[in-house]
Amino acid sequence: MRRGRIGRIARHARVKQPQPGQLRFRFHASNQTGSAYGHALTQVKISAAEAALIQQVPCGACLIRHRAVCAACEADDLHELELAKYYRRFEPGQMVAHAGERMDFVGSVVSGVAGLTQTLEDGRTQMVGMLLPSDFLGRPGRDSSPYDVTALSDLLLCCFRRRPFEELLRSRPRVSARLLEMTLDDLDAARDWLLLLGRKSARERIASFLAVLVRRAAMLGQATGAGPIVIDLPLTREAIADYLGLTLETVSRQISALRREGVIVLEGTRRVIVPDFRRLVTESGDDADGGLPG
Amino acid sequence: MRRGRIGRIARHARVKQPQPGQLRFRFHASNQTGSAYGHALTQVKISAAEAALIQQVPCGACLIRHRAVCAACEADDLHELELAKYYRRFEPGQMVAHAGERMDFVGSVVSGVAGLTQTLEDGRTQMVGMLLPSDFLGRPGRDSSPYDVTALSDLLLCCFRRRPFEELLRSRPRVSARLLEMTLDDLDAARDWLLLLGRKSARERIASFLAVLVRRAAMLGQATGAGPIVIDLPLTREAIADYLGLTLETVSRQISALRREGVIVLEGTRRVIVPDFRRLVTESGDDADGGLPG
DNA sequence: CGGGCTCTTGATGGCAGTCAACTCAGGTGG
DNA sequence: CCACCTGAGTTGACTGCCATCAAGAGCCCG
Repeated sequence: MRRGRIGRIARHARVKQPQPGQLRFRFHASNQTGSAYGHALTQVKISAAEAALIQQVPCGACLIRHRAVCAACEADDLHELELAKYYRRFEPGQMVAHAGERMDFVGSVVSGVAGLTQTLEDGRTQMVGMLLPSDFLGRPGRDSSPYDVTALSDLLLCCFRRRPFEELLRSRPRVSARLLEMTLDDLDAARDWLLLLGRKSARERIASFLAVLVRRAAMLGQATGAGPIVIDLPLTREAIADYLGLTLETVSRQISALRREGVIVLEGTRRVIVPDFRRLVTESGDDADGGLPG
Repeated sequence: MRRGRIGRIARHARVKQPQPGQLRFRFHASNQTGSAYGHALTQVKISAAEAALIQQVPCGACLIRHRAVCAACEADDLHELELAKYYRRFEPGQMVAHAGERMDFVGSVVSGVAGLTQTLEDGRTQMVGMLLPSDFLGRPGRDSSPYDVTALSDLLLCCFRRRPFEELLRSRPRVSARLLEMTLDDLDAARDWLLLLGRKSARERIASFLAVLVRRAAMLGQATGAGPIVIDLPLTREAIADYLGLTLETVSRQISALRREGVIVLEGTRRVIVPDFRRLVTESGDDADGGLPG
């Protein structure tokens, strides 16, 4: 047995099922949009009245409109989507779906981060997917998720019931093609991750991870272009460790090492400043520039 | 730096481009299936005239007809496919495509094994995909492969030029849907592999790998059902190591260990007999039965 | 101030990587 | 026929990276 600890399962599990009523503050602190479904799920003492007020953004004004599956929809189709879609909101640590259990919806991440996780019997866990805004969640043609799906931060999903969505795929070839394209991209990303998990050192993994976050932030238009880049880690050290196939101690040590050597600057524990993106990429072990000129 | 050696690159590279005509004996030695494909495959030193003669099996009689992308084609469509398809054959170690270079065809593996490989600058390599019969190769909508594609054994591909195939996808929604389904399966498989590379011990990796081969052999109808299962490893120890994120020495040691303990029986160096599939699965660390009651 | 968490840092040990020698089989050429 | 070569695979000795165990720091919040 190797990597991934057993001793902390209890603690981990505790995180994943937060006490009701305990997290209210965090809602307010970091939540921008609301949703009726979020209410139904999270049940943290929001009144029905409050819940009803949660607005859905019109598709035309949606931040991920041009990156998600729905990017393939014509303006005409948007109206149809508008009627079918519904929002769901999750708190950090909350389960969106359990491995093997029924999951009869699909959706896109509007904001926040979700993680797909696999766990071995003895408790070793590996994150096998990190869904950022515009990423697609769920599998048409299958009624259960093979993975645990967890909200890693405050999470807002734009959902569709699975059956109608499958129908949409059949009737709109362009949506189907878009989903295929996105799935192929996911596959490429997963294969890059295989290289990371199979061959990279702890230090390289951390650097690669940060580089991925920087690139995604750039794609979503949160980038500064040139000069130092600032990103906020949406994950705890433990979640990062699960993603990178390391332990949280090793993650912490390597982040500290990168900080000591000036590759990154930390502001608090979650905010990372990258003075020189190229330097970071060098540390990641990849062959140089993967976009974002820095 | 960690795992994956640099010292043997030269040797590795040599293997990947074998001398023409050199491999004849091994072809004969390791080929059991007497199918038309097996035959066509084992040819070495074919003249141009011979090459032209390579017979194409009619789609209706194709062994992978019901598992590959083309499974979604109606009987009517087969005729059209028949006209567009062409076979390509590769020897073990031969490159099918180089990372980053132009690749203007897609195809299905008819027989043999192909590997997708990623390599870091310093020579560490990781196999990120193993294509067995009926698996799809290539990416519609992109004109180069991001990975090296190598024949790991004698390999027969059923190919289509990329443009016409993309047209086929547009005109036949069922084929498109089939490709989406296959891609989603690939993604799931890649995610299982992430768990393996991120969290499993060397021993568990070997056992998992063997279990995968057993299941695939069963799917392709080469399985015995109950009783001891016999599989022939289509990969060298080095290729297995590249796939499992280990070194070839570790692969060798763990295979020996499993043999010593009776989990497997070796016949020569490439043939593996599995007396008790359930035992193997236990060693793989996965939560029990993933099909094939054994 | 005390109780949880998250995160950091230190000490130690184990698994797999590294280096190296050897076996074995097939193929080649004298 | 035998010496020799080459490439695949096995095994042993040693090393090093990262997991493990442990303690403490920093922070939020009640």
